[in-house]
Amino acid sequence: MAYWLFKSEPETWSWDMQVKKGKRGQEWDGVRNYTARNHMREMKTGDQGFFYHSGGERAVVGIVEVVKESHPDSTDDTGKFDCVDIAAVKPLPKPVTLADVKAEPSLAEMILVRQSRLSVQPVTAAEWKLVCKMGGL
DNA sequence: GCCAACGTTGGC
DNA sequence: GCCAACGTTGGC
Repeated sequence: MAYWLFKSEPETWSWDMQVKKGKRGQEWDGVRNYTARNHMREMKTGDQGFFYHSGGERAVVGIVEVVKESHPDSTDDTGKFDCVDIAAVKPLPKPVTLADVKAEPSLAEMILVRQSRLSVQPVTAAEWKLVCKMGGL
């Protein structure tokens, strides 16, 4: 099983909105970046991901799960972009902020830190475990 | 609100 | 196919 990180501006699509979609989930649509798209193409049903709020909040706030593998993005009329469906699993008892991640030396290689603009990114098993622990899971 | 990073577009 | 111009994202 692989781990990922999904980033969103809460004003556009927030964790609360994701939770309201329930177990059937929602298309992670609107991504118009090839690297992010390629990551989504690699995802398998059951893969886990972090849900990160960018903008003012800058924190990992919850855990999501891939419920539908890569398919054409219904909001893209060029046919170039695909997306997966994800569903909220559970919130982090204690959100892990970007500052927390940056303060942790063993998370210095996280793409979140090194390439802040990439909206869909892979997370290593070690990073996953540590961020979960920091978040109170 | 500013600016750096970086991805995309379009002219050549 | 290269590269300059431009637009967008996201941290500060």
